[in-house]
Amino acid sequence: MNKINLSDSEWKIMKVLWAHSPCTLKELVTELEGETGWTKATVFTMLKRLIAKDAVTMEDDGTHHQYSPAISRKDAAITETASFLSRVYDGSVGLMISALTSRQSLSEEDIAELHKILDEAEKKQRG
Amino acid sequence: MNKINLSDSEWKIMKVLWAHSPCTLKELVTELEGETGWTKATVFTMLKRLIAKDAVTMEDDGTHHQYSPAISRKDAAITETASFLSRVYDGSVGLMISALTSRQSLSEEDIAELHKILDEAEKKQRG
DNA sequence: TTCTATAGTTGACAAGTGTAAACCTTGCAA
DNA sequence: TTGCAAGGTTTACACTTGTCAACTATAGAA
Repeated sequence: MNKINLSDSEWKIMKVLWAHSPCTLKELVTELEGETGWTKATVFTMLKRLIAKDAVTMEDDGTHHQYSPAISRKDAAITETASFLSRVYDGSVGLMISALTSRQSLSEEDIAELHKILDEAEKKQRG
Repeated sequence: MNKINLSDSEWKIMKVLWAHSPCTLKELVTELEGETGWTKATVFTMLKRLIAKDAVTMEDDGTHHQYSPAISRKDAAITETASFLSRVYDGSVGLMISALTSRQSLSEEDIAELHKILDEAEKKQRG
């Protein structure tokens, strides 16, 4: 359970990797081109930093290097969520949802979906 | 609707200010001493940066400067929440709650509370 | 009046983040 | 065989964030 912290840009790289890995530098660059416009140098720097953080692994199979995530998206998300909740809402999910609803940031569909998710969770927790 | 971004440490300062303002440098330092151990120089630097971001105002009433928040906690929280959700969960609250429940990060009480909050929101939304 | 404790301020530095120009390699087209 | 395009790497820089030692100003104690 290593608490790896990802920056904004690093999340973008990781998302690509989680969606499709292993991945070469080239593929990463192509994938991110539209959204970010990053050059290969930029992406490469990110990758180096992610490797240094143990968030990504690289295997050198001859000519082309292949990059893969070394942590699961869920783990990363949970870590990030915990730190976000404690920073902004003193750790309370309730406060966060209240803030969202009080700003009408949730549609009726969103609310229905959340109810369902919670019901599922309850069922699982009981059974 | 200015999208002001607060860092981790800046949130700590703002929280004190939101809880009790206006506030002098001295009061801030005293308040934060336990949690952070920051010296007055550190707190002062933060304040300067927060003023530069238009998140805090200072009034110079003679001898002692008084600091007050220039943005509401709710606004700041909403901004932060939006950027967090889009970074980590592609903007979906549902995904976030799913992640939490799938990790048993929510107790039965938490879940009950969330249901209640959502019900309230629905009621209000319907009129 | 002089000195000192207390409040306030400056300047600085190290680490982290975002970004890329320019350099190096090398397989392959000519 | 050679030169180059495509991929890979180095180096570097500017900005943000976290942190403070040390300096200045000042209101009262002596």
